Amino acid sequence: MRSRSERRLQLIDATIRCIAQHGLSATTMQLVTREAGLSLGIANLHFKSKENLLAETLRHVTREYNDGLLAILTPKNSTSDGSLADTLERLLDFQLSHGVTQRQKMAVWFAYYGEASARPIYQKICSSSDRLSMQKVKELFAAIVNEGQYQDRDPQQLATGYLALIDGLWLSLLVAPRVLSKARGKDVARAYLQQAFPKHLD
Amino acid sequence: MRSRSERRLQLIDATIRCIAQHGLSATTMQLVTREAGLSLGIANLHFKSKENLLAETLRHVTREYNDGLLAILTPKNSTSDGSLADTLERLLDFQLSHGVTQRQKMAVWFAYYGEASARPIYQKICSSSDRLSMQKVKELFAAIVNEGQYQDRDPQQLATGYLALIDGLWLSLLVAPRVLSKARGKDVARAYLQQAFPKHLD
DNA sequence: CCACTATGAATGAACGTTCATTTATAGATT
DNA sequence: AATCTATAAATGAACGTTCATTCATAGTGG
Repeated sequence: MRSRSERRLQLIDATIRCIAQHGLSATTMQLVTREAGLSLGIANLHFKSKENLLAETLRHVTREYNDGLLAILTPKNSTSDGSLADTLERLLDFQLSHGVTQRQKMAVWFAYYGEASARPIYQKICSSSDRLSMQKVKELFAAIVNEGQYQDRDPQQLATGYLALIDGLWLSLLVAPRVLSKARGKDVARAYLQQAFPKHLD
Repeated sequence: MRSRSERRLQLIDATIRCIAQHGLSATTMQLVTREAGLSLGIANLHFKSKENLLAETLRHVTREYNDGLLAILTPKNSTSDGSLADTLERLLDFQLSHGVTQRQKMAVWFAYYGEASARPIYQKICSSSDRLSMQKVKELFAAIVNEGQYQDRDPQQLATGYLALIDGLWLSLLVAPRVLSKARGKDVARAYLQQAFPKHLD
């Protein structure tokens, strides 16, 4: 017997693996609980319904990503030397890191995005996460534009483009990993940032 | 009584509307056939199974997009003045046109992408379509790089970035249309192309 | 009259959910 | 320490529902 939070995490992890392997529409309670090595009824004990388990799984993945992003983009972080150029480099590294771009996570992410337009709860979680990324990246870009005295650059537009580029690269990595490697994906994103902020990226 | 091809198209259109409205996982044969104004058994007559109907629907949407793309990117097209700058402009217009960016189409597109990693048939159709876009856009970019004598520009990398950017913009338009309008999305894509090929875009 | 198209009730498999029952843990009592 | 009691965790068979698919029947065009 384990604590409530342990079991919840165990079930969420199993859900992630099931979605990545079988897809969202083929993910059943039986698959999830078997994958977790538990009995069928346990999921409804800890989460009240399948719908709730799926929503919590999306929240978990989203929170994990947002936490990583905030650790980099929150000004008072102490792991970097604090320069904007360094923060930019770390942002790029993070978004194309092994942890973020592993198949399991990306498969889950896009499975929910695919259903988001029909399910308000997914839409809310996804768009709320997007808004946070947008806000934080825009702030970073604005600071960089200011520091570098770059002319004719709109931080909001650059952030929109950068985040869309990252999303698109993730999609390519997921659907056609043989066509686009993670390393080349990173090169592409880096090229975008270099064009935008040449003084801040070597 | 209608011909086979008419009924097939009628059912595919209904499937598209159902996926856009209810999501892929909540799209049932009953919903589709009712949406088409037909009886339940009819779909299994014209398509042999639900799985097949869904695959054909994806093929339909994909073919429609590819045809539009090829009409622009096949050299011998007669509707443009034939200049590379004009072709580039038309490509941008097409990819962010009303027809391509309508909610229904994008919702369908990403619904299948979300399941693609778990369903080989979807993966095959999606990645095959992506490969075509990549090939054609790369050829165009290579010609532009050559014509403009641009230095230090890799057509493949630029095409990868551009197509990823478009994908990401579509995703934003789908999930958060209030945050990103079509017009602003187009501005972002245009800015990318202007940075890459300043001589070919005003 | 034959082949094709269309219908929708019927079928059985699969699903989420429930709940009576069992098992494990912690605190209280002797 | 040993035993008892209370509480929560965990199980999985059973239930009702929903779904894709089938098929007997009816309609239609050549």
